[in-house]
Amino acid sequence: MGQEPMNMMMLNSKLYRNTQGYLDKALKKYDLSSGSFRYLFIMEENEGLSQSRISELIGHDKAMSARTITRLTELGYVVRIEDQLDSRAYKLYLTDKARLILPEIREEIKKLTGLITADLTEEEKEITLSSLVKILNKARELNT
Amino acid sequence: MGQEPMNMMMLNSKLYRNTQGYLDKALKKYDLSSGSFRYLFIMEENEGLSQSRISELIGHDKAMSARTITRLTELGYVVRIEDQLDSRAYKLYLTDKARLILPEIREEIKKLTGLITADLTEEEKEITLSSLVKILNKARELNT
DNA sequence: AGCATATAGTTGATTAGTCAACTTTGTATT
DNA sequence: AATACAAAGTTGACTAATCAACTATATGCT
Repeated sequence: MGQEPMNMMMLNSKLYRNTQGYLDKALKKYDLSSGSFRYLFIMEENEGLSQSRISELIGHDKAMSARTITRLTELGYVVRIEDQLDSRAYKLYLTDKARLILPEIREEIKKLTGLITADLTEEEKEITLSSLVKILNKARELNT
Repeated sequence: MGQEPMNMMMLNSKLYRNTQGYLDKALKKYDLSSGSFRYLFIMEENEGLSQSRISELIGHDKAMSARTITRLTELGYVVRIEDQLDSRAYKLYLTDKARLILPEIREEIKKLTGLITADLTEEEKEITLSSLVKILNKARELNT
């Protein structure tokens, strides 16, 4: 097997696509995807978020969030309630159907994270995680 | 600014999209993108590769490679020569136009890599890089 | 009050990428 | 030599994501 010289960004893009594909398969039985499940996690911890706020938190643009949330409501995982104080906005809430499956999904994520980091020591995991946070902060600066 | 708890995969996906967007802008003046420039790098070091071989090396499926390479030939960066020994296959070669811009592109990549890793020590960079390689190898196993 | 500007959300166009079906050609087996 | 199977490349359908344009409502300023 040949190799191209690896730098941080090539690694990142390969890793992204590999894990995304796996997650999509694992979440298919809930009709969720690697992109959509995180909305549920965030709504679980924050009742009544608006779409624009959740877009910020997830790091998607508002168009993506609108489409994802529409899909999640169609699937019965999320309800949109009109905001009494701002008639442009929705407040987002999880349904019981969503709360029921969230623990299973969390397990799937934990399982995948465990699988791909199996060859790392605890120290390597910590350093990698904190380095990625630093890198991400720099990367975000680029796009502003 | 609120934060969701970060795990490896969420970081990775955010990082992927942030760096991709930046690179796309940086490479736009060559009509290249974050996905296509790597084909040029690989062809530079490997004369006469087939599309299926380059797909393996890059980690894209052959459909993606076919489309990308078609575009690169339209742009005049790559030529497809029919393989004398296997009439199904092409052999791929860089043009002079491509060789001319490759050093500049390499600089762009180096610049971006430098920017996003600016807050890391040398040790952190090394550990992060080698950990990501380990993670990627595990992730690849998942999809086979 | 009236106007300008900002914000919430939606929609359409475009891009990167994957998967599956297909055509053509090569390889292996009998 | 015939048949079967594998491999190279293309095409079409689909998903995730972004950007830009738009509508409707809020907010701030004079």
